[in-house]
Amino acid sequence: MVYFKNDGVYITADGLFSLEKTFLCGQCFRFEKKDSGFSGIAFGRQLSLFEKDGFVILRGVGEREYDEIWKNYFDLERDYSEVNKLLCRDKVMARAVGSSKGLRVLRQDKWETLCSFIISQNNNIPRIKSIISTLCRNFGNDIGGAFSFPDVSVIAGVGEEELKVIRAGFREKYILDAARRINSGEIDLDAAEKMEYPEAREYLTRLKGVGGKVADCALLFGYGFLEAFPKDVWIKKAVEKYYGDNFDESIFSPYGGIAQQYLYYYERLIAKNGKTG
DNA sequence: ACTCAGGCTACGA
DNA sequence: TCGTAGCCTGAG
Repeated sequence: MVYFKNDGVYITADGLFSLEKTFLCGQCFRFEKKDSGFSGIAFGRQLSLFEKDGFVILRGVGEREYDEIWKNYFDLERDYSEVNKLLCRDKVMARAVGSSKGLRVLRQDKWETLCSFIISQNNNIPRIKSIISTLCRNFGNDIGGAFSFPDVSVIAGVGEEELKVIRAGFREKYILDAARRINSGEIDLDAAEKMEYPEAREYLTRLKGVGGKVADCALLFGYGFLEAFPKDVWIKKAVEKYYGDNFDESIFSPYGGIAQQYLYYYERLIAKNGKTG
């Protein structure tokens, strides 16, 4: 349930909305943990949120902003208890769900997601965050103490030398190529939304620096294609470990992408805590 | 100094 | 078509 109060939006979590799990599973790069919760920027807005008494509270957010942005961003109309029920039919996944329950796959801005995951290739999370932060500071709009993610049209107009300030190395030419071709209309990010998943994947990989993995991340975290199953090194190792060589993610259909996130979060947790699977 | 990090392109066989 | 070197950079 959702309640609109003077000081913000109150969402009943029911164990199916954890800020920690949602923001720290590698799907987004612009939210930071604060003393009381999390704070970050999406769709040109700053958001502070925290958990209290079984609610997730979006501080200072009104009904209109919730409906226009955050409801969709957190995919709050999706019933995760149904998703989890289906995924738990698989024994390995049942364990992963046990650790990852409350993680929600976000629906972020398409361009921001694509650009962020171009930056992510052969890179680690702290550095990805640092590059994106510099990108926003230099080319985004000042929205009152914070910076929005720069618009495609802005990046399309940036020169190669000028972009070096973000220190993304060989990825910079990919970013520029993508921005220019998207800005010109040659590649239409919104059009991909109406395609079937395999077609959309092929479409995005026409961009330089966008292979299957980056396309899957963009489609999962920016489009809501929940069948996209990005295979990074962690997932490859985990899949090998639990399922062996002949794994087919279609066993999780139509929620392969959510399963991927659960598995990823679960493996990282094990790595952090030094437990064995 | 050297490896590694949540891939991709370009090139060779 | 398949395999892999090289790529920018910064942290450990």
